[in-house]
Amino acid sequence: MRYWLMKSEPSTYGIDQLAAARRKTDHWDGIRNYQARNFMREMKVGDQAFFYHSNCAEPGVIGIVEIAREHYPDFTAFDPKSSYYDAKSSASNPRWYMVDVRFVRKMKGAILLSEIKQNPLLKELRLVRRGNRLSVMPVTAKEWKAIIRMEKR
DNA sequence: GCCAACGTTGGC
DNA sequence: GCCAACGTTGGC
Repeated sequence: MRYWLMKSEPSTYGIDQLAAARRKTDHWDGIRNYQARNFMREMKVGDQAFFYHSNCAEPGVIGIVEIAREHYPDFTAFDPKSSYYDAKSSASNPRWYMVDVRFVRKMKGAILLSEIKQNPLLKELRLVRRGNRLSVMPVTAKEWKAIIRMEKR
């Protein structure tokens, strides 16, 4: 079982939308970065991931999700009307993939990026490494525990 | 809204 | 294969 961190802009898709989805499960579409895509292809059912709110007033880890379905073609790439459309991706030769995630729980309070940056145990977390804009990234078991321990009581 | 740090594209 | 131009991400 592996751990991950997945970013989403709450104005586009926040954790409450996932919690309200049918079976609390939804597909994670729109990944258009090869490194992020490759990480998604490594995900297995049952892996856990932090749901991270990015590009907002208080960026941070807002909850936990689990992988409910392993990677399959991102169909939004086939839809010319989608903002995620990519003419170079086709059903017969897909370039982009998505996974399904299931809502597990929200944190008692967001674990803010500003707090994560101050934790010496999280110095190596890709999220806080210089210039890292990956929207899907692996998290080690130690980092996972360190973030969980920062949860408010 | 600004802008640094990237990733991608395309001419050559 | 190089690299300038451009687009995007995302914190602030």
